[in-house]
Amino acid sequence: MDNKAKGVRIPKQERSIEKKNKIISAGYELFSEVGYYKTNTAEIAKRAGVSTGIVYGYFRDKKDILVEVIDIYMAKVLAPLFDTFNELPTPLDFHSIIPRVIEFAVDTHKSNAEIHEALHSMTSSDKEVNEKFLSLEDNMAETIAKSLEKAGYTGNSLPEKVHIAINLVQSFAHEYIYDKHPYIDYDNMRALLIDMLVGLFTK
Amino acid sequence: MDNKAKGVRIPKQERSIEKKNKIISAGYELFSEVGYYKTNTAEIAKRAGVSTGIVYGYFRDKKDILVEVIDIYMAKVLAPLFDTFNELPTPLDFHSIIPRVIEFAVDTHKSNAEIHEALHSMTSSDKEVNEKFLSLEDNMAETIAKSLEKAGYTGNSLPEKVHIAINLVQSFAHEYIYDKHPYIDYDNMRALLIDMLVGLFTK
Amino acid sequence: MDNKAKGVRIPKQERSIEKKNKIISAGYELFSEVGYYKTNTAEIAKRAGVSTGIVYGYFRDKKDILVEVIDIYMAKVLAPLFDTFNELPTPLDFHSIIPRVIEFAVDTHKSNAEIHEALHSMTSSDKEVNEKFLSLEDNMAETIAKSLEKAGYTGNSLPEKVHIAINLVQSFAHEYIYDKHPYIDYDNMRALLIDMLVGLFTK
Amino acid sequence: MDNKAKGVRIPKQERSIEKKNKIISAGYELFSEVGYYKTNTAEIAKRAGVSTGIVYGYFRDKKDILVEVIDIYMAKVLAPLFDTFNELPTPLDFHSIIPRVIEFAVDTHKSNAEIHEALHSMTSSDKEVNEKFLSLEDNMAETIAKSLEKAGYTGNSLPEKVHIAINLVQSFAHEYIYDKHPYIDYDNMRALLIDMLVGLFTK
DNA sequence: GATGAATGAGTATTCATTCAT
DNA sequence: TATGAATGAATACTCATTCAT
Repeated sequence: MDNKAKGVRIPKQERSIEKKNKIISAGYELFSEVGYYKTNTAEIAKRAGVSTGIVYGYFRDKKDILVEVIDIYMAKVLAPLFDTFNELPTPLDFHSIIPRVIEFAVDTHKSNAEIHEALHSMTSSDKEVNEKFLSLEDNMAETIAKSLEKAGYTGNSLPEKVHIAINLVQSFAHEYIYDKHPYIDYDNMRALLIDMLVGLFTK
Repeated sequence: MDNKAKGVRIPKQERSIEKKNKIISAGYELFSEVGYYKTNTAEIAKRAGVSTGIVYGYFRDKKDILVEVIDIYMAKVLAPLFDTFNELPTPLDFHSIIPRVIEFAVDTHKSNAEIHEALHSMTSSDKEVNEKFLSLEDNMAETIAKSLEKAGYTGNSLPEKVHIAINLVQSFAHEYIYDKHPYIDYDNMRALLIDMLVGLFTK
Repeated sequence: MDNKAKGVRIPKQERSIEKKNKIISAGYELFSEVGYYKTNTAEIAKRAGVSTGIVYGYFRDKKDILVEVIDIYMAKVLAPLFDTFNELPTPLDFHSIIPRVIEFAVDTHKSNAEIHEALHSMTSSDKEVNEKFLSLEDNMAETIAKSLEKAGYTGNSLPEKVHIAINLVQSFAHEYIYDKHPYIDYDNMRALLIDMLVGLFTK
Repeated sequence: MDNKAKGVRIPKQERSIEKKNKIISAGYELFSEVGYYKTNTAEIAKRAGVSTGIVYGYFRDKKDILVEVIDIYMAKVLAPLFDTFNELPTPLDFHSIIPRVIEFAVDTHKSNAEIHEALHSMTSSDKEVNEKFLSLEDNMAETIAKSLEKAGYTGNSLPEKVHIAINLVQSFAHEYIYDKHPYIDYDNMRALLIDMLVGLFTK
């Protein structure tokens, strides 16, 4: 956190923290709704109910708001993931775990789809954003791998398997939420998915 | 093609078509390199070797260039896909098909990663772009499904399987190309992937 | 002239040159009237009768306008100086030359006092401006020294004498124009000045 | 002192006076270093070790700080001048006085060049500053003239001579300090200057 | 068709000044 | 008195789009 070095106010009092959070929320909403480039700082300030000037009291620049929005997003995604994987029942029963995880992924995706898309789209044009997303992936993968091990998983190639699983589940959640392919039977697809994942981890 | 209705010239003469293509190419390059929002039309014109004004002779607006760039991109991706799946050897041998397809996907991704990212990132903020990408997916899925059927595939849930397969292969290609997770052994991952896909289609 | 390198339009056509000159004139006037910092680019554009955008077609930034205004100013000051010193009558008669030069300096100062002050005031905060002013001084001193030598002046310490003379004459012109010290008899002051300068060059 | 009328506190207590002086000092330093326009009030407050708000407890506005900085500057310049001219030895010996005065002027300039430039540059854009500078000149001229008279100087045109002398000496000090003209021999220049001034006052 | 000069609305950011505490 | 968070008008600069030639 090198904001200090760049003269950005670090709010100590509650009032200030509240205000900073309002700005982040406003950014969160607007980036979700119309994207980063189509959101302007005046709009953020207005929706946050603050003046344009004070935005620069809390953030170095517009991108700095984005970065903090991503942090919030990451926390929102990771927290329930930690919860879900915190205490896996032993012995590991993938037949019961995997459907639950898929359900969880769909829920998470449902409530974060817009901001996810908006933020993820910055990945290609901004290094810092890209790195944050990478670390999110790493974080998720590591969390999952560790809890599986803790719960007694002994198979090999765990990191690779976890990555594949994450990709599969996320792709499914995405397709499921948007439901854009009328010829797809998503229940059927979910069943196939479960089979594959169970196979991946138990074979 | 509703360009006509909106007063955009439809170039008939070769010289004109050439010029239009130059603009699309310039857009293609620049969108790949720095993204849509950071590319300005003057730059596109300059790189295309035309005047800024004439750009609006061929395109309704900046986004219209993007749309045509996507068309080119889609053609570039679909053409080799058609080739690959055109004449599958019968009887179907997924053990030989799948590795080839993965190789093909990685190659395609390698040469199109940048533009893919740039274009895909527009998906969240633009309806038209989003639809194009959806139709690309549909197109790919349909092509693959049809050739499998033509080659005698009789399993059920084909559309779902194909979608899952596409997602998996693309995710792999993406991770493989960018190689951002040092703890991943990609050869290992590919082996797992092949197993899963073979299982998916033969089980 | 590295404008080219930085993408600033170099107007070739008369219409364009005219427009560029209008912008410079507007800058000249406004800088004279209210100073550089209190002049904004929109005002310059408005007074020049052009759009704000096109200003940046001809100038890299606001300071670039200032630089070109200084060039104009320098030309305005130097041209009549060259005329005055071009063909000094021989033998040198400082008794006739010096009063003429003082008269000339007062006239020049009269028509350029405002812009001179405005530009000179930038000297302390901007390196480029400072250098331009230095080169103006050098240019004036050299011009005068050379014409004196050409006209047969043989005294020593010519550069030093010329510098002293320039300072004295400019100080006088400045005080004379502004006439801020009521207890000063400027005619008397001029007479003293002439004596000193004649003494300086003939003693 | 019309500050009272405009609601600016007149600090009575020592603590307050100290604080006000700190602000002036900070302004002095910053105006010297980067100029008036490039200094912002937050910076002044920070360097003075006070809050931004209290600055407006002691000063009407930013310009008011400038005005008080000028007062300090004037005092700094005038005090040693008074000392120097306070008790001129009689009979007046310009051959000894003038070199001393030049030395004094150079020293003064050396330690005040930056702030002098910064403040003087405001002269053209601000009436109040301009008047302060004028009164400084008047004050200097009057001080010098009076002490010369007190020391028995009986020549005529004293105000004019003093003004010319001040201009000459200041111009020299300035050129000497900045040493920007490589072709100038400043010792030589000083010798010429001394001759001129001795001539001016003794002829 | 083609040029590139011109437009002007739009944007991020700064900063003198105010005000609640 | 004092704080420093808050204000919001002001400003330099950009860029998609238009238009005279």
